[in-house]
Amino acid sequence: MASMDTRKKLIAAAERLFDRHGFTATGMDRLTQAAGMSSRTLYKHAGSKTALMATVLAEREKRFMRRLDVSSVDALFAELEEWVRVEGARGCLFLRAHGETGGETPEVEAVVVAHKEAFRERIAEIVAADIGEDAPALAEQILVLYEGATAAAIYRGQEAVSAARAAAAVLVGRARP
Amino acid sequence: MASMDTRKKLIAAAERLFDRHGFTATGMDRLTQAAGMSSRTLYKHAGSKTALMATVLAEREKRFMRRLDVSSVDALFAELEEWVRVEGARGCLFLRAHGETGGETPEVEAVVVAHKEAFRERIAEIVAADIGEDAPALAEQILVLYEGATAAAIYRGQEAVSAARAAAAVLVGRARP
DNA sequence: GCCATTGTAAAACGATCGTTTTACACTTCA
DNA sequence: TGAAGTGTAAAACGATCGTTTTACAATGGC
Repeated sequence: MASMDTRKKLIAAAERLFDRHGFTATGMDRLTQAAGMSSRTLYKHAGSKTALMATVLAEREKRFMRRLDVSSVDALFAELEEWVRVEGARGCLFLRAHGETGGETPEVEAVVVAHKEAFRERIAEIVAADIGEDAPALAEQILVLYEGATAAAIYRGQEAVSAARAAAAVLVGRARP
Repeated sequence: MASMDTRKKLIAAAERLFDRHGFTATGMDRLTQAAGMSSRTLYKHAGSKTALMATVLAEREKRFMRRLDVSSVDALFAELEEWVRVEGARGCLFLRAHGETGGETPEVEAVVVAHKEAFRERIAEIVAADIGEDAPALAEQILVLYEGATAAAIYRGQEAVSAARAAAAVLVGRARP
């Protein structure tokens, strides 16, 4: 089925442009060109620009969450190092979408909120698996370190991730019975 | 001089709209209305939208840096708590500007880079003042915690700042001779 | 062999973008 | 008194926005 290739090409091109140049700054003509398809085909698959944004974020959520299938905090940050190495560091695309839309676009906002909630729960699970018990306060600290590494890596690169990883090791070590 | 009031009103209105709705999504007509002036006056003072963005960021940098006039890491996060309480949490406006423009607008990029470098140096000074010696690795961790608190507060609120503050206390305590 | 389906190329839609212009009113100080 | 400066209101600029339409070609399953 060629429509699956078309859809994949479209989402990949859209994610790349949204991530590298911003959502609002990326025009649909630029998108059709990058995706190698006519605007008619693009709109048949995407529906609208807003829907495309939501779809891109939903697909990214899957790809991101797949990376979070770990059972220790150190492995969590090792995965983030890998992510930054492979994809570069341009900040959390979900928070960027939230910021660009002012949180006023329901289709986008729903995906962002769902992602952040799933992300938070996954962090709590990883922390619990690592130290052998629930530790909500520690989980919140690890979440902050993760967000901080993601944001700071924009201008500090891998050094930010390494620092977060080292700090997390100290905090987890202290909490382990 | 009335032009100073006009300028202040313009920058205040622009900062508010850019922060709440995003830079690109904020149109100039919306700005003229919010600032209570004609587009002719606005352009006489601002020059262009890009220049206005750079000016807004430069003014925010001053206001932000004034808040960082502290000599302990705990006071640093206490100030951030106050900032979030007063101004709310919509993420770092500098990183958001960088993201929306893809880092491709030199006027904006210059202010962002200058701010982040000044911010990093100030953190290093505060950490050094706190523990009595230079500690670049610890400073990087505190910077990551600060960025993380700023980002996570968007969806976690003050809890993110409290967590960052607690984590920072542990890391600084460990480093203190 | 035919008719959905799925695609392309390109013009055109009205709306809105950032910006400039036109025309006019109010100060303020020489 | 009058010129310079600073402001407003509103129309208009060309460009670009997201989206739809028109006209037509290639494909593949019944």
